Amino acid sequence: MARAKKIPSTTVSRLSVYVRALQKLRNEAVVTTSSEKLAEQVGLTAAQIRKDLAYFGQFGVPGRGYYVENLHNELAMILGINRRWEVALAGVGHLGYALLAYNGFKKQGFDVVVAFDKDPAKIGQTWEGVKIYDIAEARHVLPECGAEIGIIAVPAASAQEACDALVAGGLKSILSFAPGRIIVPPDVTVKRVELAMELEWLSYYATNIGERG
Amino acid sequence: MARAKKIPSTTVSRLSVYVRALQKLRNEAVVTTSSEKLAEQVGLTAAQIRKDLAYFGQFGVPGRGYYVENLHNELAMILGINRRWEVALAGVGHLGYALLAYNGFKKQGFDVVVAFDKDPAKIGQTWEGVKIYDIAEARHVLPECGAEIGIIAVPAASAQEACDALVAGGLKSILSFAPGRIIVPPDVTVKRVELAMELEWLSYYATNIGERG
DNA sequence: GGGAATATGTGAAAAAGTTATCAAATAACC
DNA sequence: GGTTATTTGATAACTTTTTCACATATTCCC
Repeated sequence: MARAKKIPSTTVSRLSVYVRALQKLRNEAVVTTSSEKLAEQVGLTAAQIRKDLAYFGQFGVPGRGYYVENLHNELAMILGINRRWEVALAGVGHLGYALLAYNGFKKQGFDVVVAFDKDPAKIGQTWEGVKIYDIAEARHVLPECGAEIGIIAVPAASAQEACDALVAGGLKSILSFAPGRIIVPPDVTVKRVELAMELEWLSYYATNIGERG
Repeated sequence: MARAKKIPSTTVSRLSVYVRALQKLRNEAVVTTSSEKLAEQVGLTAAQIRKDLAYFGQFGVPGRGYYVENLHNELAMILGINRRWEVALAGVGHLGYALLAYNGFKKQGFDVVVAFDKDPAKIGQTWEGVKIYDIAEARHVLPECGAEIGIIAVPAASAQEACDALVAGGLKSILSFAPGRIIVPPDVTVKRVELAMELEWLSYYATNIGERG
């Protein structure tokens, strides 16, 4: 992989959007598409799409466009989703359970294979086919189960502790639903999703009508 | 509100971060802080924070910094979160139920007051104190219950239908957890959170180690 | 009250990201 | 096989966002 330039994080996010759009086209047995049509489909500009793809190589055919299946495969490979990922879940409260049972993850190749919690009443149980361990055991359990991605769905107050446990177990990629900053070693990537924050964003635009471009 | 310039969406998102940080400081009875200290706390640069605040006015005291409580109140007012918001939820599956039971929303002043679903087995029931109506009834139910923000937690295939129903009920601000684009009238704001997409982002960085700035 | 220290707010510079433009490449058609 | 119509990929122009740097304002202390 001889890519030199660093890729904007916004481009990576849009890659997911393209993959989703291409999946849809493939299901509809569409063979080719174009940056113009894709742009229309996902609500971006054609130039944006071509620019994004250009970071990674040349996938199109001038005069013709892109072969749906080919481009889908290429992008899936770039994103690293042409495989199955095993996921560890920390926190089996309401949100954690919802994530455990969420079909959208499995459909995209992300499989929760192990869960952790602090609650003795939950430890040892099996939910949705996933066994729940004591979070304190993560450092021992994780290396044996192959999970590479962690999801933190514990209350903010326990988030750092949960994260430390996952990192101690060897995870380097973590998706956190807990509000607030989490400190991790430099080789660990944390992506945060703060649900209340998304609502606050809406609140802002609802309060200040018309401020949006 | 005599703001002329339009505010970057990234700035609005960071406002939420600042509010959260200030809440924490307030709980710790800290009276003043500075852009430098806040920056350290949230993991941004001091200049960034000052620039963000500058869009909205002058809140600091040169030589002293910011009064925690004052700045918190100002930002909460700007974000429109110095009040209670009533929220309508579409889709009471696993994810929907988790959101219904999620404390983080209520703590920040977002209260789910009504829910909708298509499943006859759920319609008419009351979960977590919230009554579930037929989504088809949204246009009649919503105007009576005062909800201003909608959350879509239905499968992708029903997302457009659910959104249409919420919009028909008068909602202008919608948070969608469904993958894919949703078409709405221009005066309706949709914020999307795609959980699988966040994992794909992690997958990318896990696959292409060291590509991150 | 005056002087030193501190931290803001802002304008200018730099960096990053997006959009527009166009030459080059390919396909479709006659 | 040559001509026309498409559509890419790349470069350039533009816009937005972030960082830098410093004059200005305020506090604190003597």
